[in-house]
Amino acid sequence: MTRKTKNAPRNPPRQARSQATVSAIFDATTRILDREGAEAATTTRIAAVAGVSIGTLYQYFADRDAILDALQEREFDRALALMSDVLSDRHLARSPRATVTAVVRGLGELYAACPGLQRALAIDALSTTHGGPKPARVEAFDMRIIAIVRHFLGAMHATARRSNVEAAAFVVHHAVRAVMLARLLERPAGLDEKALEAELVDLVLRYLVEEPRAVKRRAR
Amino acid sequence: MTRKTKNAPRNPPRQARSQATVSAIFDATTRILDREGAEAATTTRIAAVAGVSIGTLYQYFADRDAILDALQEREFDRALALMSDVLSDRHLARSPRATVTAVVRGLGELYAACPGLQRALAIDALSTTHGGPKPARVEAFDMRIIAIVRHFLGAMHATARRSNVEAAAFVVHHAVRAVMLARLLERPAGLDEKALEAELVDLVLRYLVEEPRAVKRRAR
Amino acid sequence: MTRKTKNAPRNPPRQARSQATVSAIFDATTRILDREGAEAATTTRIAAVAGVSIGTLYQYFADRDAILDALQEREFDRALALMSDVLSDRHLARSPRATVTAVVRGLGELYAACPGLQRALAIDALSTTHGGPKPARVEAFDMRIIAIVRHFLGAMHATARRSNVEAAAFVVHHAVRAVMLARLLERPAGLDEKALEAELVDLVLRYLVEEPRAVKRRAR
Amino acid sequence: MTRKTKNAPRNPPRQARSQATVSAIFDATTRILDREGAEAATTTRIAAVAGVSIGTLYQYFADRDAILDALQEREFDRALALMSDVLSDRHLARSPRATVTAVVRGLGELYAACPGLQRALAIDALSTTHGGPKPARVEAFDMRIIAIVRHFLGAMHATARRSNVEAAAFVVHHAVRAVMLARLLERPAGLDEKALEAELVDLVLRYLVEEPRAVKRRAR
DNA sequence: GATGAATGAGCGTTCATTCAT
DNA sequence: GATGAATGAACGCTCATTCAT
Repeated sequence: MTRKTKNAPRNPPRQARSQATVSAIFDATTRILDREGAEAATTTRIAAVAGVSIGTLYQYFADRDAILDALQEREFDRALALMSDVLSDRHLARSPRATVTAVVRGLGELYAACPGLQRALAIDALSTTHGGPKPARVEAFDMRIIAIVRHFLGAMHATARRSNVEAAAFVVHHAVRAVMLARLLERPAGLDEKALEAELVDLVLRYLVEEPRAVKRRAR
Repeated sequence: MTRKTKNAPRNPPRQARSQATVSAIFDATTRILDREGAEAATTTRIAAVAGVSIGTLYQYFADRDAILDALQEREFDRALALMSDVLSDRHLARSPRATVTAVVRGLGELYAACPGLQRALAIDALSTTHGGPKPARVEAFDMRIIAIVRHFLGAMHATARRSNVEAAAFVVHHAVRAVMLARLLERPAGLDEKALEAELVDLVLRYLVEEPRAVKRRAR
Repeated sequence: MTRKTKNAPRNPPRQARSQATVSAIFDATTRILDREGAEAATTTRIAAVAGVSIGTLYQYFADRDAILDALQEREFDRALALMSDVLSDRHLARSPRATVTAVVRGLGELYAACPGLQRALAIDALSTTHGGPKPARVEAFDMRIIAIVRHFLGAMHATARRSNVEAAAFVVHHAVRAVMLARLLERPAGLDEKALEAELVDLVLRYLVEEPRAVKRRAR
Repeated sequence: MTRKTKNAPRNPPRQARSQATVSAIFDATTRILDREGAEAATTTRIAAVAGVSIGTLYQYFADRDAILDALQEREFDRALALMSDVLSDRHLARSPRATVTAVVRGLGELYAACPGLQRALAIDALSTTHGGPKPARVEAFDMRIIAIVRHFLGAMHATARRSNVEAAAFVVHHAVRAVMLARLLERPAGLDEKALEAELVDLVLRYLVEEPRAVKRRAR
C-alpha cells in the first residue's frame, strides 16, 4: 500500500470464480497478519496460503499494496456500516450513553476479529510515501465518519457540547482507534476488554455530550 | 528496531569526536525521516547524509534498529522530562486547565519538531515482531508516564474523577499521541495547531478532572 | 555449508528446466572452485557463471552452504558407489591387492576430476562451527565407509590383520584422502599419479592385510 | 595467510618489548582459535585479546595472513625439532618401533596442545590462492621432513622397505597429520588417544620398515 | 611507536514483480 | 486465465586495513 500505485487498477472481478479468488486472497492475508505477523505477509506467502499462484494474485491486484488497500476499504466499510446503523435515526431514541457504548463495543469487536490486520492497516496509514497520494482514501474515510458523527451530534442539539464538529469527530475517531490498537499490543494490567470499553465510553461521552449530573456524581 | 539486538551494545562513545559522529547520525536519521520518509532511512542513506562511512555507523550502533532505539529513548526522555517538570509539585498551584494545557502544548512542540521521527517511532511501536520482546522499552515508558500522571491526579484528590488510574493514564497517553500524529499526516481542515490543542485539553480535562460548573454550562 | 541451514530445504526441483538450472549451478560451482579457487565461489559469481540470476539460485538453495552441502552429498555418493562396487562380493575373488588398487585408482579419478571441489570439501569438513552440528553428514559418511570396509575385511578373514576394525577404517579413509589432496596442492617431485597409487596401495595393504612373505622380500 | 602477501615483510622485531607484543599476539590467536573457533579470529579480536591496539598489530604483521604464517612457521619448527631429536643418531640404537612411537606420540602432543590452531593451519594450507605462492613454505617444510626421514631410513638400511624415499616421507607425513586432525573433529568411538597412537605406529612401521616377524605374528 | 576511529569493497540474502509457457 | 521459474535492485552488515593524532 505504501509504494507507488503504478498503473490503473485492475478490472474489478466480476465472475463468481474471481470473487472466490479475491476472497481467498483477503482471507489469506488477514490470517497471515494475525497469526504470523506483518513480516510474513509476503506476496509469495499470501498466494501460497490463498492456494493460488503468485501470477494469479497479480491478475487481481496491481500491487502488493493494492491488497492492503482493498482490505482497508473493507474495514472502513464495516466501520462505517456499524456507525451508520447505530447512529441512525431509528436508534436515536436511546440515551447518548447507550449509543456511544454500542459504537465502542462494535468497533472493539471489529478490532478483536483481526488484530494483526488492524495493526498492519494502522502502520500502513502512518507509512505514507512522503507527500504521496495515500491519505486520500484515509481522508475520505475520515470525512464520512465526520459526517456521521455530525449527524449524531446534530440530533442531540440540546446536549451536544462541541462547537467544532469536524475537529471533535477527528479527535474522537483517532483517540478511540489508538487506544484499542495500543491495548492489542501492550495488554496492560487493569485494562481488560470491559474496563477499556468503560473508559472509552466515558472519554467520548464527557468530551462530546453534556453531563448535567456531574456534581452529584462526585462521590464515585 | 524490531529484531533482536544481537551482540552487546557497542562501546559508548567517549571522545569528543565520537560524540560528534553519533550526533551526526542522529541528525541525519531524523532529517531523512522528516524529509524523505521512513523508507528512505536505509543504513546507507543515513551514513551518507551523516557524512560518515557505513563502517563508522556500525561502530556506534550494533544494528539499524539500534539507531531508532536510541532515538526513541531520547524522545521518551524528552517527553518524560517535560511532564515531570510541568506536573511537578512546584506547579501544582496552577489550575488543572493550565497544567494540562502546558503538557499538551509541550508535547505538541516535541511532535512538531520532528514529525517524521515521531511517525517512524509510532510505526515501530506497532511493528513488534510476532510475540517478540519489543514492547519492553515501550511498556517501561508507559509505566513511567502512568506514575507521573498518578502523582498528578493524587495531588488534586478533591476533583480527580477516575478510579482506575492506570487505565486512565494509558487511555490519555495513547489518545493524545494518536491525535497529534494523525494531524501530522492528514492536516484536516478546521484543525490548526491552536484548535487541536484546545480540543485535546478539553478531552483530557473532562475525562480526568471533575467539572463542577458543567450544570451551568449547559446553555452553550 | 558451515552455518545453520535455516529454513526448510527448497522444493526439490521437479521440472526438466529446474533440473537443468540445478545442474548449471553445480557445474558453475565446481568450475569456479577448480579454476578460480574457493574464495571466488561467491553466490554472485556462481550465479553469473551458471548463467542464472542470483534470485534463481536462491530458489533452489536455501543458503550458499546448501550448494556445497549438495555437492558434498554427491561426491560422497560417488565414492560410496565406487567402494560398494569394488568391494562387493562379486569382486571378492580378486586378490586383495587387485581390490585395493581398484579402490585407490577409482578414488584417485574422483579426486582428479574436480580437485578444487575436493579441496573445498576438505576445508569445509575442517571448518565446523565451534561445537556446531556440522560433522553429522560427514560422520554419517564415515560410518558408511567403515561399514563397507568392515565387510571387506570380514570377507578375507584368514588374512585380515586389524583387530579394531572401526579404527582401521577411519585411519585408512583419512590417510588415503589426505595424501591425494596433498598431491593436488603440492605436486611433489617423484610422485606422479602412478607412483602415488603404488605407495597408497602398499600403505593400505600392509596395514590391513597380512603379508606372509615379508621375510623373503628383504633384499630390496 | 591466504590472500595476497603484498609488501615486503616487516622488520623482524628485536627489542624485548617487541618480542613480548609478538608473543601476546601469537598467544591470543592460538587461544581464540582453540576456544572460540576460526570465525572469531578477526584482527580486531586478536588485538583485543592480546591487549594491544589494532594499529600495533599491524606494526608487527603486514597482514592478517602474516600472523598465521608465522604461527605455521613456529609449528613447523616444533615438529622438525621433535623429529630431528628423536630420529637423530643418538637415538638410533632404539628399535624402529620405539622410534616411530616416539615421533607419533610427540606429534600427537603437539596437536593436542592447540587443536584449533592446527585445524586453522590445515585449512590454510588447503586454501592457497589459485596458483599463489603459498605452498612455498609448505613445500620447504616437506623437504626438510623428507630429509630427516631419509636420514632415518638410511640408518636402518637393512630393514628399510621403501625405494622411493621422497614419496614415502610425503605419504607418511600427510597420512599421520590427517588422521590426527580428523580425530580432533570427529572423535569416533573406539579411537581414543592410545588406540590412535597404536594404529598410526602400526601404519607407519609396516609401510616403512621391514617386519621379519610378520609370519609369526599371524595368529593375532 | 602506539592508538583506535574511520573506511568501503564486497558479501549473503530478500522479495515484489514479470512473462514465457 | 493460470502458472511459477526467473529476475535483479536493494538491503543490512562484516572486517581487513589505513592514517591522523
